[in-house]
Amino acid sequence: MIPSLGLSLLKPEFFTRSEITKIAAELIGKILISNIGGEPTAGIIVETEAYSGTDDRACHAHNKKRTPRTETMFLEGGHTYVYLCYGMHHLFNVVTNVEGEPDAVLIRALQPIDGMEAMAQRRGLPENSLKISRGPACLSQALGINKSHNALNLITSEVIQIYEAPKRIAPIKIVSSKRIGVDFAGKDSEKLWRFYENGNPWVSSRPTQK
DNA sequence: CAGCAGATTGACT
DNA sequence: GTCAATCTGCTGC
Repeated sequence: MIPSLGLSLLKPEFFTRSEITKIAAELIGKILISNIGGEPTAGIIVETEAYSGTDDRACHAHNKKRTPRTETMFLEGGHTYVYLCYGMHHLFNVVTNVEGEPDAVLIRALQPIDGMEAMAQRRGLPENSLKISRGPACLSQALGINKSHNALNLITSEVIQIYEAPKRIAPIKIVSSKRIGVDFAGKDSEKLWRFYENGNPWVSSRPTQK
């Protein structure tokens, strides 16, 4: 609970549902908070991607494949899944579905709302830069997330939490597209499993995206 | 603005 | 040994 804002933590039942794309879409607008290294930071989730352990070759745990890395995705929904990509980027995901069903939602972009100074410092950018938390690797670095934050429980953790979305005067528009960087997945790369807030300047965009 | 190469490490074959 | 759910900076138009 954030008393000053009247916001509550998301409940376990939000994460343990099986509708992966529904969860990914509903996460847009929610508040992601980290409290790492004594530097609290927070942002609004504006972009996500869904990955399913069943019927999705783009997922690390496709076909329910268990490896040391993917083991985290088999946890009950509501845990974090952080892994290293391209040898230098930490990508932050939220595990969904019940234990034994390896689904996850990749958080791709945030709109910063608090702790901008700490985020700017971690990124080496000015506080007003749009690049602070636009893109999955950028957002993790801005919040201070690394592999040590893998497999945390979002419900009980003091370090990383996700809160209900605040009320909006003008409802946000959520649109979907193909996922980014998963061309290797063949026909599964065609899935419209990327969701973002339409028109939000913090949403990442790749020149080659379709 | 499009296109491309480099960075850099751990997971997997 | 190969390649990855990426980002940045440089090139050239």
